[in-house]
Amino acid sequence: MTSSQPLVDAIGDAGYRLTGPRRVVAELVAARAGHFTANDIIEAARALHLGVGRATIFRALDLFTELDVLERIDLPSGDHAYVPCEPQRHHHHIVCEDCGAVTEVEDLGLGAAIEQIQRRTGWQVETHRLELFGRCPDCTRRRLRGIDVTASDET
Amino acid sequence: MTSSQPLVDAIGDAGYRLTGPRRVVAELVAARAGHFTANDIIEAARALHLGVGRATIFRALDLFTELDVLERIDLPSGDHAYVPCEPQRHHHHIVCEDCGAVTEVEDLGLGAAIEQIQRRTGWQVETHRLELFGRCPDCTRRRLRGIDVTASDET
DNA sequence: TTATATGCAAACGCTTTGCATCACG
DNA sequence: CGTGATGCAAAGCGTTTGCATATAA
Repeated sequence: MTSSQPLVDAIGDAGYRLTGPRRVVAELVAARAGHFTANDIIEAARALHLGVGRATIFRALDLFTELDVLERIDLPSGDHAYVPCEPQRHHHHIVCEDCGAVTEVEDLGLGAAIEQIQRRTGWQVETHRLELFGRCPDCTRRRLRGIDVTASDET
Repeated sequence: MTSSQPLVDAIGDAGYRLTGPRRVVAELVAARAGHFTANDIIEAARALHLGVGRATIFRALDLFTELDVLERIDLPSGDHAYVPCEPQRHHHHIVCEDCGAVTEVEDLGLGAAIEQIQRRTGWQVETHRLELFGRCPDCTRRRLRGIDVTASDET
């Protein structure tokens, strides 16, 4: 995601008001490369003196999530984060632990695995949540070359 | 889980002190049928006038989690909960949305799916988190018989 | 014009921490 | 005994809410 257009469009398409603050949040979200927390956006807004309040940012993020252009995920740390994503089809995310980049992956056999789980356990699976954490191709390469930006994920 | 023994044992085996408050938390956890929140335990402790402080309960739950006899999961709502679980082998949980029961499932082909994801995307997957939500056999049966405890998941 | 959205600040719920005291081993 | 564990209360976060005001449609 590079443009805030999809986010802005989603608001209009759903019949919500296209307000200044919402455009601002859409911009800030679009400017992110990968996942981000609500606080990232709040700080960015404050640093740029955009005059958008915390509450409004939370409300906008909620709205985007409801419109399926954003998804709320749980990091291994237990923290909540958001990732931009295409609406429509079912998918999951891989989050890069080095640079924070995110990519979407489709089902890839998970459906079959769940079928099997149901058959073997007698449980009915309604929803599932799969989150993958690892390294994007760039960061993998960087590691292999021994350049190693950061050992893990501290600032 | 019906006995607090495994929890208590885990403490001793790991060389931590087997204190009164920790035994209490172990009891309260063992008394739970499925998942529970830290708050559930805190309230239970208070209701029974067991004189165990909040902080101690959080510390005990952390300890159990560290010892792999408890696992912290994220509910679809985004809330944090704990589920009792066997240590050792890698596994996932299915949480019953009706009664809160939990069962463990082994890998079941997920490994292969991840292999494939890596091959197709070029990303390196380090860890993953899969949480399944649905209905246990009992609650499934109950629904089929039309007794229908709750229509969906409202109170 | 009028319902919707905003900003602020206060309230909230969950979790952690500082610190003096307590008790397991 | 001595160190690790506890309880309390206060602090810390992230997030939500009430309400008067501003604004998109």
